[in-house]
Amino acid sequence: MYMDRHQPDLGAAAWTMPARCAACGVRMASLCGGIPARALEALNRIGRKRVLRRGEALIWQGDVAEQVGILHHGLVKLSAALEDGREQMLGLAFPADFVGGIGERPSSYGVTALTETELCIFPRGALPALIEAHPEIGHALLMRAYDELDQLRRWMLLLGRTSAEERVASLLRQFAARGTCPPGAPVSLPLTRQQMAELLGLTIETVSRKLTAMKRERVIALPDLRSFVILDAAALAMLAADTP
Amino acid sequence: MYMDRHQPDLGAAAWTMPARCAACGVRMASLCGGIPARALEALNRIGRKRVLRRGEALIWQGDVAEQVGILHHGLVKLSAALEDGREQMLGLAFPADFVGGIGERPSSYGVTALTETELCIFPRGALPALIEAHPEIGHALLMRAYDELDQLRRWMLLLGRTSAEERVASLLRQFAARGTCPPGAPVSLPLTRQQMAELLGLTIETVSRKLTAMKRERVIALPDLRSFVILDAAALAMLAADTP
DNA sequence: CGGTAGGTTGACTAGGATCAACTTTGGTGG
DNA sequence: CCACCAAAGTTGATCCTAGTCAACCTACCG
Repeated sequence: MYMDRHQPDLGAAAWTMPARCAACGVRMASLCGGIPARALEALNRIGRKRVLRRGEALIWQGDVAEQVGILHHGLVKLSAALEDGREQMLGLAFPADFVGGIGERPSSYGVTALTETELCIFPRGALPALIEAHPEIGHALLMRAYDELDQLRRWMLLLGRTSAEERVASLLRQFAARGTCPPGAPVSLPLTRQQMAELLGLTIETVSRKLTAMKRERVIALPDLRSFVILDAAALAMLAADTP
Repeated sequence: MYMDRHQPDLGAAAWTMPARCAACGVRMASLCGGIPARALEALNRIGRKRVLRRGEALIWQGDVAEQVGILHHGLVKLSAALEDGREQMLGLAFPADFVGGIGERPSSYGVTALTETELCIFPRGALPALIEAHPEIGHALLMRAYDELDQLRRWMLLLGRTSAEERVASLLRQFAARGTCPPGAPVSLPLTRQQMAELLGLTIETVSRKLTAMKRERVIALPDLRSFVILDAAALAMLAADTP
């Protein structure tokens, strides 16, 4: 998938894009897309590829993360748990997303692969110097951090003030909006019922019941466990109470 | 409170700290504390003081914010509402906190003063150039953004997975931790019951009932409506289920 | 004094959790 | 190919927490 990072750059000039970055499918959508070649090269120098198996963690809640990463393939969850085991998913990271923080504090959440996942990882400790040398990287991180704040705030409104039905409808709409698919086509649902429940602050039974109810009302169809079809987009939007 | 910004700087040398910044009570705790004098001066040049009356908004949900600010005195809330009026507070900003984003997107939340509030405001549009000229400002914003992400994630766990009692106990503990007060002393409670409910994703009645229950159990005392005393810190910690 | 905003308390309700049984799906090895 | 098994999902009955609705209290202000 990647070319060997030790392969000599064609031409070795200061501004040549690293070969594996040139081959990277998510480069333009990620952090790496908005930075000049110099900065990209610096990033490439300290980054390496890593594969996480399903269920494997990149960052543990309570530990000081030593790695940050940019997702290539797969899906990871950010989640926090209470000591008695109750767990709340805090968000998902999709390809091109950046995961991890900069500070030295123990992470208040864990990062775990939900599917086989491939990412570019970087040692967290190298970031401050990197940002100082290449302010564009800092700027790109800042923009992403504000985007993430925005998403989290929207999700808090959902968790604090909406009904189970609104939450489920809202989640389906978000998945539908993410994959740019023709209306009426099946949308892939990369989460199990349990994972949807964790994300929505509900139980698995409630998620299942609400999905069944929407199916019964002909708002959606459930061709199999890992996809759904929107039959009545207007009704779904109504159920979601305008939480996009 | 501030000196007139048009007053000539004593000496006008490039590195003199602006007079009103020297007099600023929250400078060291805020964004402005971690940046070199050059950057501080640049900030000072575009900033001005603003007072918000109780209930007055700095940023409206749905509008593109034209101002960002650093709090001096007072208390503001960040909150988002659904179209039917349900409202969820997303956080509070205390003196020294930075409010506002950088992007041009319409704000997904509003910023409103809960008390008479004084802040330094800056035109949002000036930030990108400012950050480019003074990367330290960008870095300081980045650190603050990650701190805020952390806070929000902790709050999401609260909203998604904890009981009303745990939420109320957790809030009281946070207020107690904020003001460095001797144990046993009354802690100021700057929110009305309604505002606590908005913040905790509960109703005013539930908040009132839980407070009364804790008072009945001699965990706290409620000398008046705007303060409380922790009588049994261990019991309160227990009730908060280790959500600090 | 009366009015109002904020707060408390009680009775009742409903939405979602819990507990339990059962079904479907998908993978593995004989 | 099928039998078997574990994991995931569904459905039903019941319970309980927090929401709703309503009455009432209290402090403060003109």
